[in-house]
Amino acid sequence: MGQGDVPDIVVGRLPIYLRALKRLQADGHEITSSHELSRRLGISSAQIRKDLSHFGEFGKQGTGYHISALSNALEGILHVDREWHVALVGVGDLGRALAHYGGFVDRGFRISLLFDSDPAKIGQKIGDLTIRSLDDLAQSITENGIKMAMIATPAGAAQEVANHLVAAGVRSILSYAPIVLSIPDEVHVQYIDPVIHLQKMAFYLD
Amino acid sequence: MGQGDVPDIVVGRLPIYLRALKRLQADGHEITSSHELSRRLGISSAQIRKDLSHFGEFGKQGTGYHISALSNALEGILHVDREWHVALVGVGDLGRALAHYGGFVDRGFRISLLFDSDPAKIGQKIGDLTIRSLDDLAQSITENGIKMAMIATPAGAAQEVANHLVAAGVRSILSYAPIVLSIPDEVHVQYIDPVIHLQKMAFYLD
DNA sequence: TAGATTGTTAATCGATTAACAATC
DNA sequence: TAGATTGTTAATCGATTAACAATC
Repeated sequence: MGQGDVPDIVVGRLPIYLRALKRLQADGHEITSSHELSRRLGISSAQIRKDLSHFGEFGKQGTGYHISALSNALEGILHVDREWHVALVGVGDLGRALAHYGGFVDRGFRISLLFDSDPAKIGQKIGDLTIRSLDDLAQSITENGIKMAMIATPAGAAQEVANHLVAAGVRSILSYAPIVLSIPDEVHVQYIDPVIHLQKMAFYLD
Repeated sequence: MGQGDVPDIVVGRLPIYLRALKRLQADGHEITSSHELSRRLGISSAQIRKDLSHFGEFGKQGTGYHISALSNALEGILHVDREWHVALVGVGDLGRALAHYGGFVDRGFRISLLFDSDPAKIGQKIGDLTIRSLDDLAQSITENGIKMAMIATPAGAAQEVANHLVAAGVRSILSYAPIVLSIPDEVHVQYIDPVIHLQKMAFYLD
């Protein structure tokens, strides 16, 4: 039930389960089963049950799972039953798209700080938020107690930005820069690079 | 050396190796080793050697790997020693960012068709490309022999778009919509949903 | 030669699946 | 009750790692 004994790969599937449950709920379902989830997600029902069993017993024999109860439980386990404030560094095309994206808030996250190195952008507003200088990064992040950040800078700037983020107390980084970052072990990093996905699929083509 | 006998998880690491090699090359290196790659990528040297051994022998005992030779070999294995034309469906903020992104071309991909359902957008240009109606999707994709597509539509439209893409002959889809798509087994799908990554990392926070 | 590193084998480790008693 | 589905165990499957002979 703790964190240390749950395999990372299991943790990685929990958000997938949560997303599916939210969707079922939005579609008006109240009850589901490991078999129904299996069909929808392409993950075996045994695996779904085993994954959940790391955290407790959420179902009822013969019936399945009450969607809202399981959904709430997963939100608690994932710590997304609150709102995490997230800093976004790099307000180019991608950063702008992320800043405008409406899909963060109802899933536990809110972008609340924007940074860019371009003097022409500093001071500009996107929605409620003003783009700040990288010089203010450490102070703003510390003051706001921010623990999560997204990097949407060019690859060449990403490592230095990551260093500053970590120094300022950020403990989780989602990076869109196509490089592997050097980061202390206790800081979590995840990467999004669409080309990696395209190249993987190209292997199977032709 | 074929495709059927190589584990999917191994294929998934090849683009990571390729990206690291390109970077080493850009930094002026000519030779590397499984140990150096291991240090940079956080993947064990034994695993790197084992992964590569599925496809041939690329190194030299005592020396390591000639970067450009291994890089070329991986490009061939991944089929990115050519340019894949990719269709992009959904030209909102994210689609626009993808259309402007310069990082596709030198890694084997070119967005060459844009589609959107919004009549106000149809006919607009982004760079060289004109945004087309979804009504033209089947014909354009078939005519251009396009095999890969990216979906950057709202979640509600993604499944129907995917159906049309598959019907038109697309065999690999990279979807940014936060839903699992129902797709025939022979079509490859990959997903990018930043919230999934953030939620996974939130588990370890607090 | 001495040192380094590969490719590969065998051992270990961990994840997935099948099966089923419990029970709603 | 009969049917369905859970949670869990044990078996299977697959991936990672350690170790080393080969050799540059």
